[in-house]
Amino acid sequence: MKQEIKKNTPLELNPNVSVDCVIFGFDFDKLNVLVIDRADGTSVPCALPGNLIYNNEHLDQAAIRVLEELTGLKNIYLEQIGAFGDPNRISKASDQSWLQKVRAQPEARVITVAYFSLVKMEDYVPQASSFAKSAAWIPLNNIHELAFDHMEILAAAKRQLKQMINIRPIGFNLLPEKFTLGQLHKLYEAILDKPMDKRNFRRKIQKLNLVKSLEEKQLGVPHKPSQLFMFDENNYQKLMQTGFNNFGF
Amino acid sequence: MKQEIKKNTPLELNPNVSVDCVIFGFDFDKLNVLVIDRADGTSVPCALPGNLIYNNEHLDQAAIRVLEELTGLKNIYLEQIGAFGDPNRISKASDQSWLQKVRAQPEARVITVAYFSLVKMEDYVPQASSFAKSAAWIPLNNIHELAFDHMEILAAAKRQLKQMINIRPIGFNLLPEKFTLGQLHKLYEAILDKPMDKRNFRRKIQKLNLVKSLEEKQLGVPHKPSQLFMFDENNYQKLMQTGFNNFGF
DNA sequence: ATTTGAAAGTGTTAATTTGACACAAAGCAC
DNA sequence: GTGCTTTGTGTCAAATTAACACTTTCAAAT
Repeated sequence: MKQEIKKNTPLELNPNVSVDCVIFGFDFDKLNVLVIDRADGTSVPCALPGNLIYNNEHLDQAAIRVLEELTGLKNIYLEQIGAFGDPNRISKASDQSWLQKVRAQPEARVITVAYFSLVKMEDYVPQASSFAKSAAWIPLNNIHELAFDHMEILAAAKRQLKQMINIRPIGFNLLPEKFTLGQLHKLYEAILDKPMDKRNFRRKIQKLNLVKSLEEKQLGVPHKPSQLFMFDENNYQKLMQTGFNNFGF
Repeated sequence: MKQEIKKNTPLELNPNVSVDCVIFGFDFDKLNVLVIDRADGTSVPCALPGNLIYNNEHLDQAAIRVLEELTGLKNIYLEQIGAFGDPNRISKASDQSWLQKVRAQPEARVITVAYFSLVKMEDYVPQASSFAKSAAWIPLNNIHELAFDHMEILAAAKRQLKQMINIRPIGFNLLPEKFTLGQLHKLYEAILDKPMDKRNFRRKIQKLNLVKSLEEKQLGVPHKPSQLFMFDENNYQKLMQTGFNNFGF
């Protein structure tokens, strides 16, 4: 485990620190997560997009870079979840043999720093990159096995998302620019994982003044078309400046 | 820092990952933080207790160990704040020259994982260890300079403490077993950094059933003696089991 | 043309919670 | 006993929450 650490060398991977990203998307019905397939013929569980950092790179920057390299997603705002540092977090046989192939020092002890983000699924149609075989959206509730300790990371991401949405109305990142209150309602139910009364939800969300109604309705839906709404960035900024911090339900 | 605990793998420091601890205490008036003095004759700013991790050690465990080595505090429950990974987080000249003395590879890039905890000040009377010159309680509001990026870490710890107390009644960790409602009240004001109405505070805290009144009063105070209270662990557990999650003010 | 299915949209009421506010009681020190 | 300091207590108006059901509008199927 000897290392030649040269700080000024530009692109040198740090063998001890990686980043992993939990990217949530919403398909108007349930939450999905972006995972990459490490398949190599044998069946090996999927993983969260992640990789080692460079030595001269900010952690946050590394997460952005790695995410782009593995999925093509650019300029995503990532929020840190935390560090995962069990010395045995890479102990499954399938993980170790996979690492043999892709890493210079597969035996090094790696701690990982996890990030999460919320993206509009419409903005991203998965497409393979050079490194991973493919990235794909998988419904959160169908994910039962992942590489390394990624199930743990995913659980932490869910917890944090649930908590965060009561503090900042981050949910809007998961919806297209124009959305209906019904979609927003379903999103909150998906994140908080509990049913919520429709009328009470609407009343509350409208009183916050975070959405502005457009002069436009849904088209082509086989039922009464909904009014369309947009997130009101201006009012959000104003609210935050007054120290407001409870968007909770 | 002299331990002969050898497992199969020899104890080897990981040059790239450290842990730092923010330990809060409450002196019935304001919050304090435990810092270690790195003084070496020249004047060098204090630091949070922290050090490199061992390669075969869980991050959480490393934080517990380092805290004990540097301050003597044992068996403290530490909660993770997050990872700090600016590649230039160790750029001040005073920090670098200090590292020359205490580290084998002072030029390595180090990311740090920060933890925080709340302790009863009565439980801990600072006493020097072999490594640091001394550890001391410093009023939070008097801390204006720290080594490395420790001011940033401290700010994050404050934010997290403020947030956390609305989700779990962690404040009780900062008080002695028996305390008065006045003390608890002051604690909340210190953490949330805002004045709170006395009667409303008492009403709310009592309705939560988290404190049970003892048949005992303060002695020797030069004013009307207060009823003493204890944290009601039982009711807390019950509340948590029903999924309760709002202890907020 | 009519029916059907599916989601949108809408208001009231009772219960609970919040915020604002002021004064008497109890102990110690002098 | 006077003065100082902190404890301890209740009410009311305003705001917020939770519970609850039916009509409207469209497309698709018949």
